[in-house]
Amino acid sequence: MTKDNTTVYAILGLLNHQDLTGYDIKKRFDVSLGFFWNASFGQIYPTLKSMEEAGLVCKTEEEPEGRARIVYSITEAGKEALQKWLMTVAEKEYVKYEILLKLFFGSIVPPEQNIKLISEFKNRNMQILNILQKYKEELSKVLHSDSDHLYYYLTVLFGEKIQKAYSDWADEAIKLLEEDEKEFHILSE
Amino acid sequence: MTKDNTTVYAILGLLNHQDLTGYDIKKRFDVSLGFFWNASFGQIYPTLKSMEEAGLVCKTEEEPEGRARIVYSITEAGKEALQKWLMTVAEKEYVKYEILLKLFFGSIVPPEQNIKLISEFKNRNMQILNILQKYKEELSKVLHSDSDHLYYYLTVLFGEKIQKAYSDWADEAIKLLEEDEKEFHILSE
DNA sequence: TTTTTCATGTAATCGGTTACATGATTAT
DNA sequence: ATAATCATGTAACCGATTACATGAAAAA
Repeated sequence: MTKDNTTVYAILGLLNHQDLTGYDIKKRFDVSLGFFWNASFGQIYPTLKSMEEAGLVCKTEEEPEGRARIVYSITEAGKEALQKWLMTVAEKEYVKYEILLKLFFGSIVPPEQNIKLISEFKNRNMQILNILQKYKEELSKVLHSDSDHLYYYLTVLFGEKIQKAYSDWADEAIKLLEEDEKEFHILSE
Repeated sequence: MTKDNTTVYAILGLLNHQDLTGYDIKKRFDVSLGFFWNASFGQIYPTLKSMEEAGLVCKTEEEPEGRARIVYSITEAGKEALQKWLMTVAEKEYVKYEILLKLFFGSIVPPEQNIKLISEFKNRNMQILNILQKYKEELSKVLHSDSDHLYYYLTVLFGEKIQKAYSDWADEAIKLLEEDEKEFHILSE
């Protein structure tokens, strides 16, 4: 079991709150951690298996009259591992922006293409900003009802700031490209 | 040869400008594309090999009296592939923020630890902001001397906006955590 | 003379996605 | 009746990193 697989700690963090099935965990990744972390079923199930082997979690197979499911719980060793991880500095953020790669080489395609690229980027991200702002509003109402809420709020605040920066940039970038296009037209008249 | 490996297009974009060795390409990734894309030697050399097999690039082995090196050039097929890729919409940006993962679970460690986490994040990113702002200044001086410069400028502008958003967030987050800490002290008196 | 930079490559491994297989339960 | 959701898992593959091996040339 690799000690430095961050997804292990993400799962531990979720299980520290409550017992969950692999399917539940996937859902949490999608809806709560989605904008800064994610994981697929093909990663979650094998990881849970190796975490169990390492003694970080234990499983309870529920087989009632209804649907069979495997519920995972965090162990004492798991709690210790999580705590220890939380006390270390965070790894450098990992980002890959295909849009910037395309823009970096943008001079060889028509400026309208690059404007289109940025517009699509903006539209997509404005939708995310909308969702984040709704989350933020809801959270600010219950900020003191639970010690976790402030921390959830901080992550949502981060998302909001970033999405706003995306939007600002997109507007400015499009403006600069449009100005450049105009100059080109004047020169070629 | 996989068609959708984005790193292939990153390399094509660089070679479209000028012939380069694998070593040169690595350097470009590190210094010019570093804050939005990257690649390791272990990825670049095998990729170049498969790109050559696919006819996207061709190599010239230079073996003068000096140091032996393999220089790669883009082919017509490579130029077409690059152009085609540039005309399609960009993939969603891929991000992984370990710091947000840690903060999301932050309620189980002392608030000072989370403040430390955010401070380290801010310091690290302020240095990057500094470098980006120097790039930006240099670029703005030569914005119209080359059709590429505006596009380079746009990517640097993006970096600047994001780094500023990081910094803003860090300040606000630390403030909120410090306020929360104070409230806790009042309650526990 | 010693260190850094230039230069190419491979092997092992990791972290992760996609597609597939299977099937029960619940909502429409 | 049908679609969506719940639920678990595997196999193939991909994109990428790390560590290793090797060695010449240039700069300190």
